[in-house]
Amino acid sequence: MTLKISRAELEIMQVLWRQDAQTAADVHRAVTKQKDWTLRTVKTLLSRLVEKGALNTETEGRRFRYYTIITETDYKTKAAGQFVDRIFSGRAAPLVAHLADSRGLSEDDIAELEKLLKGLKK
Amino acid sequence: MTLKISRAELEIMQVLWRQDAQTAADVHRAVTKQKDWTLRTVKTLLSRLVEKGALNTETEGRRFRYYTIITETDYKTKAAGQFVDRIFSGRAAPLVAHLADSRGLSEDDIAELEKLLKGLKK
DNA sequence: CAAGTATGACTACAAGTGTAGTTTATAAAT
DNA sequence: ATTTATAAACTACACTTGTAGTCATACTTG
Repeated sequence: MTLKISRAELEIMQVLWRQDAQTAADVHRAVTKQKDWTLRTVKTLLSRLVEKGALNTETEGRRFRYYTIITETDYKTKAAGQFVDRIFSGRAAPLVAHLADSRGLSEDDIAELEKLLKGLKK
Repeated sequence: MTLKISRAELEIMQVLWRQDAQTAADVHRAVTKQKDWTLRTVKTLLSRLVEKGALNTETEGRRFRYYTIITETDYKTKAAGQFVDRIFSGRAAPLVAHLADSRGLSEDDIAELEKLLKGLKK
């Protein structure tokens, strides 16, 4: 089941991962900080995500609250895997090397990566 | 200029990055190792890449040789940047962490990342 | 209660994508 | 020279995506 979430849809998911169980109007309010979408557009995206099985609805009066079905972690893990497979032959290091080269790594990133690597070497 | 290369098109680009200046038939031969596409499909993708400015043609008799315009490095750099921005708020470490968690990192990856980090800390 | 407003359902529509088929011109082969 | 194979050009077509609009209906407020 490779449920594909489009770029626009992902913006919506990110809002709901930050705070689950919002109404369409809530999501719209949150997302307009990033994207200049009408409520209509947001509703369309929400519906598509429900169709795709990424979201669930619960009726509250005559409106919906939207609940995430796929988790952020699951999504990110899958997306990261597919991306490195597609572009970097499944290798993490060249990906990081490109990032480091083109834009550098933050102090935080470096520290975090070091800790991570330390943890991996038994 | 954000020239978007689709998944299918990327397969074609990868063939030409490995070996530039091939004919449509060459590319088809190479790509069928991965994808079960007809020559027609490959030609369509090649034409679209030319339209998009990712490839150039040079006439050789009555056929074309295709040349890459955008380089593999440029493409990968941009793709990596966009991906981490879109999914990981621009941070490399969480991306690597997800990969490490879900599928582990190869010995090579670990070694390479360590070297890379060492190089980054002045 | 009538009028305005907010909601979900349904519809729209162009651009991009995956995956070819058809046509036309030409080179090769008999 | 006529047939045949091949290359590029043009056409096709359903599905996805971005970005809404319209409709029917129920809710709210004067």
